[in-house]
Amino acid sequence: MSIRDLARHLDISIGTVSRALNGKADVNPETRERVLEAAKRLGYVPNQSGRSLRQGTTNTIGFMIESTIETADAGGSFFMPVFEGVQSVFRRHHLDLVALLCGTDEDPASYLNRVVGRRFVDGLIISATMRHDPRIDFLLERKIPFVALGRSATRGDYSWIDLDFEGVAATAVTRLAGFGHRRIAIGTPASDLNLGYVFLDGYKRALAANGIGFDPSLILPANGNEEGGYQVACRLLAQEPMPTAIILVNENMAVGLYRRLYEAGLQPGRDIAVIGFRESTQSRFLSPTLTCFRISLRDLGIKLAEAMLSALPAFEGQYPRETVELIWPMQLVSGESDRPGSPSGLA
Amino acid sequence: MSIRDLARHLDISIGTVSRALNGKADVNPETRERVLEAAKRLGYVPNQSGRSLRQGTTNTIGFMIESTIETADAGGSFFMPVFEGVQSVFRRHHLDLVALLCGTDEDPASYLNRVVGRRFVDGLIISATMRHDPRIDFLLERKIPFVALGRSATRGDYSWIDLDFEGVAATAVTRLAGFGHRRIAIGTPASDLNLGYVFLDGYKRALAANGIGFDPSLILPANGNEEGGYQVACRLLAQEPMPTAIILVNENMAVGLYRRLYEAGLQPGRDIAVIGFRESTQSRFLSPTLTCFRISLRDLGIKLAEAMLSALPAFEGQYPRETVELIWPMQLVSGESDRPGSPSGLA
DNA sequence: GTGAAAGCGCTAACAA
DNA sequence: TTGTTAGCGCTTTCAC
Repeated sequence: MSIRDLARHLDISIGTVSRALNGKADVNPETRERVLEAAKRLGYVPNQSGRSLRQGTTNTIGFMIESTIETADAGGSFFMPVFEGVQSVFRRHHLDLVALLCGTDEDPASYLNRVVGRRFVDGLIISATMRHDPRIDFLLERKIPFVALGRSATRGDYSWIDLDFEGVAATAVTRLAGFGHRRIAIGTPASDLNLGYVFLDGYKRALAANGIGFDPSLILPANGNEEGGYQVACRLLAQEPMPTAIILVNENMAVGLYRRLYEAGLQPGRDIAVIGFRESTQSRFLSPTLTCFRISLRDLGIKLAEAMLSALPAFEGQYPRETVELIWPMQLVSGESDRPGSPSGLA
Repeated sequence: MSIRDLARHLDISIGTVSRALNGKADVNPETRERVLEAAKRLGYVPNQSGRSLRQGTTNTIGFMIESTIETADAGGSFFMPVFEGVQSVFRRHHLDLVALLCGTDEDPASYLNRVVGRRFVDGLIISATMRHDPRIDFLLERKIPFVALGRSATRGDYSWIDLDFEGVAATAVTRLAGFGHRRIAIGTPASDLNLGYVFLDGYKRALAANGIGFDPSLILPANGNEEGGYQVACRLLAQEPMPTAIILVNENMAVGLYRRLYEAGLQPGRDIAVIGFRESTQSRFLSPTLTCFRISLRDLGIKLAEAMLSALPAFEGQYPRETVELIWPMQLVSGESDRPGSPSGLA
């Protein structure tokens, strides 16, 4: 069922059918009615390849996520709500969102090259930005509209939105210092992810602001998943003297950390102060409740979508060209894990 | 940079360039070499719309996931490893996988209609099958190659792969009955998801096989997330007498259930027997350890991909046409949560 | 307000 | 072995 079939069926030219379907002004209202009715009845949907070839746009935005060891199990729970937010904006503009899954065994840069070269999407959202990220250079050079979820040391005129890692670090360190802690460890990503550097910087500055010296041995790199959190706890327990507090920069670590602490007979809040990263469905059900940071991932997705639209030439009218550089605030959710109190449930 | 530009640059015809790039036999090795070299050097990648329009295929497979309340946070951790497996197979055949995200506010059927009508993908993998699933009828009618992740009461000649819910039910019930339990509750999905029906059937049969009467009040429907698990626990606690065992059919429920039990001063394994569903990174770190079922999601993805290839006419040579109807086994992982023993950590 | 026709980038059939 | 050309489905200009 092509536009030609539809035109033949209605006994009018395919040009008129096209104009009717695309809401052009110069078409008889009666004719338009007939066309729309027939299209609906016959289930006609325009072939995207045909449209794309002609118009040079696909009306599709790609959201590239890599399924690395970091994101394989865990990342999904982060991205899904973000997608949902992105999509709620795109739908209003008849844009479709597809998740582009770069597999573990494929080079992100060459994957990107293929996707872009094929003209598969009109724009891209990239995530898991690296400190030095060749994807950014590539996209800038090819003049592909894109937005980065995450900052990078790679400079240029592009929009990015990132979580407020330094704010989290500052708030957490200051809070713990206020409770009297001096040996505050951090669990950071083991990879070259830019967020690790940003978080570390914030941590160092916050230490200084609170008059606490920096001790490199308190930095505990690990994978950003439950297993990594477990390992962080192991390394904590091995230190002499043991740090009295730990801040995590990944939401999945807390579960593993808790587990290891329990195995050692230690309780968060009583024996060691724990501040987790993002509040998640998991963390909400930990005992004792986890002190962590709240963020609306859906709203983040909405902002990402708007930044994307501002980068798309086709939407210049509705979303004026603008470079967004936004640090997304996170809000402290006070729990029982970082100070003595009345932990629930567990004896 | 189109094929025309490339041809002009090399001063040969675009037909020859096309053949060289597509590995056709009838092209001078020397010419091919020149073409490939130039294409690489100039960063030429064929425009997918042009190819698709001409060939009628897109070399892209869509994996449709709905971001419902069930999957919003939780589903990601299930799907990511599956994607990874699917992709590992597709890559060998130069197929790309895209995740098609049907938003909460969009009707899955009309979303599907749009995707299919536009000829966006050559084939589809659908998930979260409903007991009566209009998507299946639609795809069968339009003769779109597809594979369903999940069974459905909707019949027809199509491939599906599903988890072994009845096997899980049988194993869990039999195991609990062996430990002496008679009042065994189940936490099932609140929606019309087909897996709920399959699981319930298996549960009933297993009860009968173990000489236990069926009591409808032991069926506790809830959302398949942590919150749902919490609610299941609340309803358990409210029953008089309280069931002595609970089987969950969703991996995310266990965390919330544990939480509520702790709040009530009850411990899995000691005060109530708990069998979770899928072993996950979360569940692995619960205390006491959760008795649950292991599955390789990556292998599941590989099988899905192979079933998809068997449904694609273009791959008839390598993957003969075949209808796969496969129930994927899950393997019991014995933990401390379903019987008295030596629970770790918690007093 | 409508029809005719060009052409987006590509592949495949055919001609040379 | 290579060049030429038709045409995939669509939108858009240009006549009418």
